[in-house]
Amino acid sequence: MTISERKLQERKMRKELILKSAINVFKSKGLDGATMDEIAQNAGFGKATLYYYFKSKEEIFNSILLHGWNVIWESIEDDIVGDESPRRKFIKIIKNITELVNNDRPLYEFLFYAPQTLDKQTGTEPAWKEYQQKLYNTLLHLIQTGIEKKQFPQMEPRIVLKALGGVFHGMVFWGKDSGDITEEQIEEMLDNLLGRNKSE
Amino acid sequence: MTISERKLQERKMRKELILKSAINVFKSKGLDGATMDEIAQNAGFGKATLYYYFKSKEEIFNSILLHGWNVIWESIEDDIVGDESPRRKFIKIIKNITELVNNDRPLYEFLFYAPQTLDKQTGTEPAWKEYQQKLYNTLLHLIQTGIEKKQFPQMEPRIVLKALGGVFHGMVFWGKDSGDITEEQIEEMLDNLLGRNKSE
DNA sequence: CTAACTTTCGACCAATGAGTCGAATATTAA
DNA sequence: TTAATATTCGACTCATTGGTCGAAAGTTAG
Repeated sequence: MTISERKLQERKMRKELILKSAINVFKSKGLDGATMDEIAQNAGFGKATLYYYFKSKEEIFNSILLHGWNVIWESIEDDIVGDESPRRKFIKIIKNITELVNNDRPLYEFLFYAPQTLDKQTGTEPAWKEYQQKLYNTLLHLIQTGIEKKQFPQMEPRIVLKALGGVFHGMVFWGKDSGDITEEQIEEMLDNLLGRNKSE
Repeated sequence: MTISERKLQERKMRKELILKSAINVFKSKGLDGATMDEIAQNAGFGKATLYYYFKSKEEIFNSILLHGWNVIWESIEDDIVGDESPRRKFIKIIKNITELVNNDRPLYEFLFYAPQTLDKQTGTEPAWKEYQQKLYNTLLHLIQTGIEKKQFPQMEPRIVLKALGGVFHGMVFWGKDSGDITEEQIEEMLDNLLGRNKSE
């Protein structure tokens, strides 16, 4: 029993190794540009072995994104309930995501960068889009109510989100990788950008 | 003489037709995903004919980007001299670009979207990057001095630019395509987002 | 009308790369 | 030790696609 458990564990680790290698290759070459051979080599396997663990290149790709967005979503979920002000909730969410990102940069750099890269319609929408969309809608809604309460600039919510997205991206990925960003820093950043009409 | 001139004109038009078709295909499929056959078909030619007008797929791609960024750069150049305030200059630039975009949406949607899509290192940097970079640096510098004069939020210039880029993108491409945006609207938008510390 | 030139494209070539297969090699259980 | 099971991969197939070629069709000038 213990044996088969270790086996499972090892198998899982090998899958993760492949995924990790794939992220690197995808990041520099894109979905199309990446070759299974390269991913395999990167992971120290032969190409055929990848197909022992994954059904296709697309499955690898989708696994990565699904996992990433899913983790984010779950770390967020708790923040959106409760009766704090939208602005405060927003800050908590940013904080959470920042922590995640600092925990696995390659993954999230890829994650926040990849969506734009994609367009091929594979008929069925990949599962990860659902999470991505949920996150987007949540943030949008938060900002919307935040705007009503004058806690965000009086503009189209989508535009505010886009702007804040840009700020977030810059902060996290250009930050002096000195580790996590504190809530205070995020608060300060928002104050700077949005004016000092803090949480009510 | 007049004849050969018309010939030239026609040839030019055919090239532009191909370019236009290519934009559409590239936009939905990306550089890798797009096939020469599809571009050709889209333009009403056979694939081989494309090679009569262009040396390679990459040349088509680069032609598009070079032209786009170049046009933007030239429309901008005049705005950056003079002694107006950075904020005012910035507004004029945005205004100019907005007009261009409304004149040829497919091109600029592609243009503002494509850079992220690319990473293959083809050894030599494509010529269009120079213009893109020049534009970026110009805006960055503008914002930098604007920040010093307290006309922009007191943050990392790159981050401010990124945020404003997001706003711009949203405004232009989500705008109720009711045509051009006025300088007043841009001014108002900036006021909203940046606070009412207008041009000095 | 004809010779020169321009434009177009069907058919082809060669490279690439996703995905398969079966045989080999480990590993485990008994 | 051995039979079953899990893992790995070399060698292959096969479809796609960038790019080429040469022949045909269209144009133009004289």
